[in-house]
Amino acid sequence: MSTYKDLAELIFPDVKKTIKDLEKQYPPRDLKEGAYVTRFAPSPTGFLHTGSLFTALIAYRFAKQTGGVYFFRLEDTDQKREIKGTGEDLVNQLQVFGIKSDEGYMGDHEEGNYGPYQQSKRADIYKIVIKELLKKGRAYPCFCTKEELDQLREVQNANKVIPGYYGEYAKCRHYSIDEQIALIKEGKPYVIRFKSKGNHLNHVRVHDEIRGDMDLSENDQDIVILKSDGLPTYHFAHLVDDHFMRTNLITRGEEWISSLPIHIELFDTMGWARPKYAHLPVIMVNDAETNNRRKLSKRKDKEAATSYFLESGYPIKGFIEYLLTIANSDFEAFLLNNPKADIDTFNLSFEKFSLDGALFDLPKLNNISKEVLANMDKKTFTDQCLDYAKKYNSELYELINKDRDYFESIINIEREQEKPRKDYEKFSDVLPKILFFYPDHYDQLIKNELPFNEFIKKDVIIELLKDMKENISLDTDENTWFNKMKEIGKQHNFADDRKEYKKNPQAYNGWYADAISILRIAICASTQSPKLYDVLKILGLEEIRRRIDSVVAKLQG
RNA sequence: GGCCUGGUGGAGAAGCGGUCAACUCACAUCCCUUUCAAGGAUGCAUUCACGGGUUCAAAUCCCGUCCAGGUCACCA
Repeated sequence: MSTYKDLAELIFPDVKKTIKDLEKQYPPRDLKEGAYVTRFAPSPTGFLHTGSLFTALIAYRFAKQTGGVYFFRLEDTDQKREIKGTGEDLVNQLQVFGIKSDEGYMGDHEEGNYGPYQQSKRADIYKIVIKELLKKGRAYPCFCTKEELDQLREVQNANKVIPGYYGEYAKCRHYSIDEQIALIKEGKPYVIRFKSKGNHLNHVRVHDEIRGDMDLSENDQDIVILKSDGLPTYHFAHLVDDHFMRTNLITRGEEWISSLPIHIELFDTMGWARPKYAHLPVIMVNDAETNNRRKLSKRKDKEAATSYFLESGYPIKGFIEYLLTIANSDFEAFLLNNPKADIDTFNLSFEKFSLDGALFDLPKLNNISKEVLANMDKKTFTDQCLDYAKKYNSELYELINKDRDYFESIINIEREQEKPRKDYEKFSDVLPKILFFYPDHYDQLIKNELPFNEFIKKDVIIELLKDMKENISLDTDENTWFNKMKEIGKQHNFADDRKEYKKNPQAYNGWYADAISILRIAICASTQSPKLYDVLKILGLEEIRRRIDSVVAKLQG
């Protein structure tokens, strides 16, 4: 008669270390009461998903605000789905959004005393734990093939019983140790399953930090913990890694709620303290076809990739603020009440999390982003705009670099004041709006049809512009300048009083707004611009006269 | 289908048994204005998915129904 120990030795003859050794190697962290150890643990299967960034952000902030530790762990146990290089990308992209790990997998190296932080490098650790489970008779080898498992599921479905590998259906669980040993010696491939003692008719009460107490059915599935490739499944890796990395707050998407009973049973049978759990709502989007909400989809939604927001030129702070708005409903109020405050001083709370996933709302993001851009000082704005342009907009990049001071004076119009101008939603809006400031581009722009009011005679426009050219002065303050323009307009029969004009429009060529508009079009090649006075100041008298001449020539030509 | 989790205006939401259901965004109208971006004012849920109960009183408590999402892998 063989024993569990014999089985364990047969399967893992080389494993000499024990759980005790691991406990010594990875001691509890010396942190102050209430400090959270959190982690972000993605699989290297693609770009950084917006939902992942959200999850990472929450984990990061809870660690930071409690004086804890936030680390990055790479869950690369699924070799089939892995895409080379994406692990490193994930780390870098997170950093772009300001999420920097205290320890963990860093892309090209690792930092910290609780590693390795790459699951594929932790095989030995998992085996130590499994060997002890084997010895205790709480794990066993399963020789069932994929086909057998499929068939089992079919039968179960047909008989309307709960599908899965459990109880009487767990064929390999009922082999004697000798039978198991014989099969292994035969060379039959196998996985290791956990032997559950649960009964799904019983309930476990589990506390979720966000959702409160949940009553869930006990797990009774003999889940596989070690795959045939020698790597653990998620459930087992979560148990071992988060225990020995001393994670005490698990933040993850709500799709994990249904496997919570498995994790609970695992922690309980090991006699390890259960970590706290916070299951986060998932960011949703409205599906145009079904008109139902669904998770942001990698394939269907451009907003699913965080890179989309970078390419579009959203400022990082704006994007993060939007995410925090979704996370905690009182964040917006905080922003409103403390417009100057550093957003890092805002503390996330579990109570303020909403339970169902927010619909991704681009208009809201735009609004927040616009606010953020408007409130940046010119230096910050220029730095970040340059960052953006360097990667995504070479024309803009060259323009800024050619003369940074000039660029700064342009984007500084009506900036750095109580109610700053809000005309940029994202950095990609900048180029088209400032192009006309640059003489070369201006010359290109006026080759197009200029949008003068068609009811005003060409001759009137020409004469007005000539007069303005001769008499314009920028030495005065805005008010004086403006009155002067009005006066010039009046001499060309543009009413200097709105009401007067409204009473008898036929008697005039237009009113002063029309006159100013003609100047604006001549200078900016557009009916719209920031404050004309500021624009003129930046361009300087010489350039203004040159522009007027060009336009007059064009009109006469 | 079983089991879990949700459901307050177009979106995010506050509210946790007691006057008109906060606030932000969007939208609409008006005002202001040399254009635009803004700014100011007002409007936008006669009602909190629906039906029933409990109560003097319910968005708030209870029951049922419906709807939506999640999950039932050697994926995470």
